[in-house]
Amino acid sequence: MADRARLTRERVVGAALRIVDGEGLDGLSMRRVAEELGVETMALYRYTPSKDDLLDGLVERIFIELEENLSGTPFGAEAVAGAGDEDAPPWREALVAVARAMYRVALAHPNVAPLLALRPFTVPLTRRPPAVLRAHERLLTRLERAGLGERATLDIYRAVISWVLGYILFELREVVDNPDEPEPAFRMGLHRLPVKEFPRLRALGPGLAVRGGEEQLAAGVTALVDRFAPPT
Amino acid sequence: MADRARLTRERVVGAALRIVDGEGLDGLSMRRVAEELGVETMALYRYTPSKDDLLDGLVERIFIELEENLSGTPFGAEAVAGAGDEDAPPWREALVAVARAMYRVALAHPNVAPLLALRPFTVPLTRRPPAVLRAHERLLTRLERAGLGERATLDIYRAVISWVLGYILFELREVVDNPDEPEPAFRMGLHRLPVKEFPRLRALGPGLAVRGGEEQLAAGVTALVDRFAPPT
DNA sequence: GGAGCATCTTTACCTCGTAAACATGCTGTC
DNA sequence: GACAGCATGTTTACGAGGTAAAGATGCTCC
Repeated sequence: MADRARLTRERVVGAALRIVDGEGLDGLSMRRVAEELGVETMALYRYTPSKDDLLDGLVERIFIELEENLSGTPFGAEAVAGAGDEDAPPWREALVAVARAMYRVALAHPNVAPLLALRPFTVPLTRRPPAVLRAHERLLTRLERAGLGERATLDIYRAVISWVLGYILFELREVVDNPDEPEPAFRMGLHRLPVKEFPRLRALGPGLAVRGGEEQLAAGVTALVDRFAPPT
Repeated sequence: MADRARLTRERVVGAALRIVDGEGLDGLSMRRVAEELGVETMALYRYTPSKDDLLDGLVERIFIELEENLSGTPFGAEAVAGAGDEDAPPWREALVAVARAMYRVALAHPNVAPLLALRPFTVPLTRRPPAVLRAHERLLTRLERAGLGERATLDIYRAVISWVLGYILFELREVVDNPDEPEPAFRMGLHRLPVKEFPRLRALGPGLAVRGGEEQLAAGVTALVDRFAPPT
């Protein structure tokens, strides 16, 4: 990991991301990041004012990956940036596409996902990383372009973000109790649940461990949008 | 805070909850809890094996409050526990009622809410606190009682939990940048956003800080349920 | 060639979680 | 009533982690 190349914020965040991806959030410490870069701990502080800031750097990375995933598609930022083209894709499709992309990016970095939920508790909206703000701005722009009123815009904005976030968190929740066990039910530790008290949990068993996947996510987005969009 | 009464797990968790409610999650340390109870730090370890366990204790408290909120109403556990009564309330109403109750309880302890999202990443499903498992069991029971197939049961289970969780997190995200500022826009720090880059965020401004409230939460639940329930 | 700055290192402090050994007083037994 | 044994809380101590402050080192530009 020692690299004679100069330190940069990118490299620091990159090292942090590698560590979190590989060892989980608990494995992330300033000392560990420094080691990964072959540098003394305090050197990092020239590129990030604090560990909290570094965490935001991780979140930003996720959103940058999101942008990369969408750019080039008809749902990328350009489609928004370009003046009010009439040939912009239908906004519902765009919302679904963004939700799907977010899902993929988050599942690609499952250990970072908790931060998507956590950081907003600490960091006020207007202080969130630029890439995050850009995502919000794009979403709002699309809704406004669609001719939705302010009320509907805010409702759908809230609904879509809530749904995507909650869905991702739910998909990533831990269900494996004993990783060495091949039998799904034992693997989940279902035998630990008293049958008397938890018959359904046991009956549904491994079905609880199955992911919903992108399709269900998409279905939810459209259901919510249809509910909160005005009944044109 | 020194209290000559004997220590118990309830008292330890209770003290932790007071601290988190009052000072935030960051204010919670084993030493601080001990101080709150007028006791030495290590005394706590006779009642909780670790701080992580204590965090789960906080989550459990939330779910116990949830149960208290619902008990007595037609949506409480009894309605589920009683054998297949035909007079059980319509299951959709029950889901909405549970969602609303969860919302109220979570907003009553905003500082604990992050744990609702976080703990499941660490604690495997079958090791979650009993009150949490009971909530899952009740939900699954209701869906099964409604005659939904396994597939629909799992889909709705996932959808409702995801939505409620995501919605709560979204409602509780920080939007205040400068608490001392009375003017809403400045209070949010909107002036910090470049107009060129973030016109919508600025235009919608304080509308972004407005809560969706219980009604929107309920609307989302029904929208999702209708979408994922079979088209009877 | 030397002043001055950017970059990284050294030291050190404080907070935390928690292991291990210890003190203390109550319980129940004979 | 004395004492063994245990439950309850305390003392001490270690190691990990975030980060402040001052120091070393070498490159840039006059």
